Amino acid sequence: MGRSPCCDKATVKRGPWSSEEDAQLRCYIERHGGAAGGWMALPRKAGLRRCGKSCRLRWLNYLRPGVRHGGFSPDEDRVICALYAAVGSRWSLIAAHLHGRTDNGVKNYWNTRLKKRFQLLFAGMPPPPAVPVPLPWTTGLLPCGTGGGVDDTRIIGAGGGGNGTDDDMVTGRTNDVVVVSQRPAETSSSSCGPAATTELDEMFRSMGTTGGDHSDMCQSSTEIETASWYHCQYLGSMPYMYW
DNA sequence: AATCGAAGCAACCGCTCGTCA
DNA sequence: GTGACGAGCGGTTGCTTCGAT
Repeated sequence: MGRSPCCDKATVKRGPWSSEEDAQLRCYIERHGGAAGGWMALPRKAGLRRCGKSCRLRWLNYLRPGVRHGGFSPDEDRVICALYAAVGSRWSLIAAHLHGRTDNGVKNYWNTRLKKRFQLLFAGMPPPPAVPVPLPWTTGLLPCGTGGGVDDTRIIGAGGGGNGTDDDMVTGRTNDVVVVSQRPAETSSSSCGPAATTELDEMFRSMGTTGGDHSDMCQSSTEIETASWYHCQYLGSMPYMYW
């Protein structure tokens, strides 16, 4: 007993969207403030011969205001790679931290460009785990003070140009992970502490959130030791080896 | 100028999850 | 508690574009 199809493939149109269809969809959504009544009912109400799923995808990935295409910045590259190392192929989660990017766009960008660079970079290392390693600080962030020649932290994306543009939205905050990269020892002078906290404060401020008390985000060395060093290798070394 | 392969991207497919009756 | 249904997500496919030969 198979699953019933979401729509009748014989009657719905498939393939590339025409400008007329785009206009119809945009008009309907703008007029009703979204997919009123659900995506499944939208095509009929909007007079489109499309599957509801197709309409949703078209809107989210292409028509939705603010969606950006192409031209990924180095900061965005960093965030994508770091978050991929942290959470795996959870594209919607990754895209949520790149202003104006869609999960589909990030996924395509990864598959066509970044993956190759990622693989090249870690050619001599064992492959990343198929399932993300459960980290003890998943409610916080990657701890600072990890060994192996790195002894400082840096929030990925919080630095960079620092000109306050949209590209600076590429912070490391996620629903369950805040990503911090490791800085090589020779380039830093302090360990986890005020500097990192200041960056966090700045990050949360720029995002319009208080961030609350994140003093607990710097884990103890004991907790760090229990974490996967392997994971830290991926998260920690990449931004510096690569960019 | 024609052909071919690689790259990039939009769209589709099928599964899982969440909600609700 | 359970089944139906819609929404969301990630993997995959296929079309288009572009560069090399």
